[in-house]
Amino acid sequence: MAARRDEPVRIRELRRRLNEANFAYYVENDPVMPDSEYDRLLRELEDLERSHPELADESSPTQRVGGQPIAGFKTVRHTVPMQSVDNTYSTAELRAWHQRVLKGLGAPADSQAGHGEQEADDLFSSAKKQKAHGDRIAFVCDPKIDGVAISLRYEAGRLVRAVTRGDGEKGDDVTAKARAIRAIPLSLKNVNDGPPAVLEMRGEIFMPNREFERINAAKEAGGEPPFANARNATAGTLKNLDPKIVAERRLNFVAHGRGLAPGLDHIETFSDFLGYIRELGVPISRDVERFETFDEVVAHVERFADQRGELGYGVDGMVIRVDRFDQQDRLGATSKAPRWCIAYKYPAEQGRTKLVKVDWQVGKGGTLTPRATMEPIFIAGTTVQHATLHNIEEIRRKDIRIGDTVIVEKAGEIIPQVVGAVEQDRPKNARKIHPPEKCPACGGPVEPEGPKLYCTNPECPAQFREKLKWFVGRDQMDIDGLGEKLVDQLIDAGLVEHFADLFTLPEKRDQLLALDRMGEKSVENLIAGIEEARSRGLARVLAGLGIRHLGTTTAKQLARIFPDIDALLEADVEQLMPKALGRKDAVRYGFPEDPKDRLETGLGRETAPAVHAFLHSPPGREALGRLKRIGVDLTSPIYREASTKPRAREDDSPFGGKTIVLTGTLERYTRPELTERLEALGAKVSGSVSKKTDLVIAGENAGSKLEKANELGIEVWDEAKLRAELGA
DNA sequence: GATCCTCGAGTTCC
DNA sequence: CTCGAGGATC
Repeated sequence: MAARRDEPVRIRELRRRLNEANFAYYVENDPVMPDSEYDRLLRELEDLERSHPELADESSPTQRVGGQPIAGFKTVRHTVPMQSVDNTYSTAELRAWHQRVLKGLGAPADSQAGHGEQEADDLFSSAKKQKAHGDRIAFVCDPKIDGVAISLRYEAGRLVRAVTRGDGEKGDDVTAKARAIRAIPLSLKNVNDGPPAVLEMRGEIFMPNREFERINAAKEAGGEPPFANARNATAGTLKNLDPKIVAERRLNFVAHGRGLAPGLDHIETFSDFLGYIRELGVPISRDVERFETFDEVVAHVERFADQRGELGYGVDGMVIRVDRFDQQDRLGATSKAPRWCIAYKYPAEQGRTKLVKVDWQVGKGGTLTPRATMEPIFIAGTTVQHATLHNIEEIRRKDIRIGDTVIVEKAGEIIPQVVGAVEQDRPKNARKIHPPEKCPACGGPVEPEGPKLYCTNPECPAQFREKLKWFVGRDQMDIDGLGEKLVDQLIDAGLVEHFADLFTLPEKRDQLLALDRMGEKSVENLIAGIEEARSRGLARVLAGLGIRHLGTTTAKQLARIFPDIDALLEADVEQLMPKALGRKDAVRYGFPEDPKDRLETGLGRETAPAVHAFLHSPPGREALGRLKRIGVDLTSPIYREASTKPRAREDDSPFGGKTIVLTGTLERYTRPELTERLEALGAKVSGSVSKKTDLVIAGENAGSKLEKANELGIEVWDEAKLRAELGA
């Protein structure tokens, strides 16, 4: 049949027309066919492809909803971390950022106090200054769409992977869902020499307002709870395991950033990059604009505030970037966000409601924080009932009283904040808020410290409850299957009185099964999670204990200096803070004179005493002792690795496996140098002398440690003996 | 002593 | 996510 021979041609034509329709709709914002027509063509293509399996192509428009729903999510590491962007909330802050950019690029500051006639014409003067410097700085403005950030990877022009931002390092693999979104091209268009071998881009998946309303209407009609806002609806849709549902809900996408993009060195600016990917058929925002001067940027940002309501999708700010990539590279990034990029956030939505009561919450460190309960109010997509009032000074400054009508807004569109009270509306019976005289949880003594209040009872049960929740948390021991609710249950059931008790739970299956909502499966998970947490290592345990000033990062630093908890316990305060020591003290403790040469890490003068005090306090000693006895790993893996390699030499080195303490001033070595060297020979260098010490190396002016070594009958070498043994 | 950066702490909702 | 304060740097 003649028609049959033409079918392959028709398939190619249909694919082309459908792709063009998507391009016209999403990239050019100029639809060429109605949805009904699109669906009709798509069905025709499906039929034809069924009878021609030999022409299958994973980039065909029919392959957007591929195969069966996948189970769960795979976590994937980003090839280039997805950093977040710093926020500003006023044009003054925006200009301050501009100044930092100018400074960072070595351009002259754009001072307000201009010179005579230049002052009259800002545009002229800044342009002239930049020109004079030969280093113009142009900016690109892009509306900040309120959606879900995503990273797309194309290989040889084909979409191979889509990953959510996640924590910036790792995200969820949502490739199947991204394929179901028509705005995301499955294959890039051919331009010039064809698409690059690898191209990664970042963008935003979002839901237009009309679609959001349509879905919510349908949900409500079906008796289901509606989504709170368009962003939640987007995130919820992407979490849905069935790509068909994703396809039904018309999500949209625009690209707004570059990921891994090798071989594109000829593209020197962000605006050119956007132009390039648009040619490849990738949608970008139609509101992207480039400006040569910062005054134009500010004017644009202000002007756009009025337009954002009419866009048909949620925009909560404007992202401003330095256009040239070489300038971006020169500016670099802080650990959190790039310095060449800033977001201006439009003012938060506000609302008024009545303050019903104020409770004082006990934090994990004993802080007492006033927490407001208000009559529920709907702001920026969610119903708000609670907000923190921070501390008593804040309450006085804003003069907030119970019964007041208060103004509430969401900081960064997320966390509710009480801005202030409406004084005219104050009822006669409004009551002042008083700080508690006793801890509301344990009745213990309350002490102020600065504007904050603390419950000083070390055994306050509420404090322990919070500490335990912290201990099991993700950045600490990361115990899978143990959330806040379960912590409450465990404490209420009397199953856990100390951190260490968690590790006895695997032996208490029956009692776990007796808990509310705990079945076989949950208990299995919990036990597996606990067993896994045993070997998290020193840093996470330290961070988990909830010691004041000691968080994740500082705990890691400590674990880098000390191989295990015993070494840490043996150190005195000064040894914890090599960098903060004065010259004299540094020399006394055997550190190099110049702080720069001292250990990279270490605590400061506030943190070191706090940590030291905790470690040697009765509760601290007890907690650590119990953890150790129950078999929790209190060593640092970095050290284990570092000291296993050179182990080969252990046997022929007099230092192998020995625990060595250095004291006094050595002539030929700095302490870190010697520590490193001895460790390389398989020794463990520890901070102070105990009966576990094998050898003490004493320099000039050795003090108490030498005395103690003599007391305990430990071998002591002087520097000459050390040099002889080291063969140097 | 001042300034900039980083880290810790507290916090809401679903 | 933001704030405040600790810590580093000049």
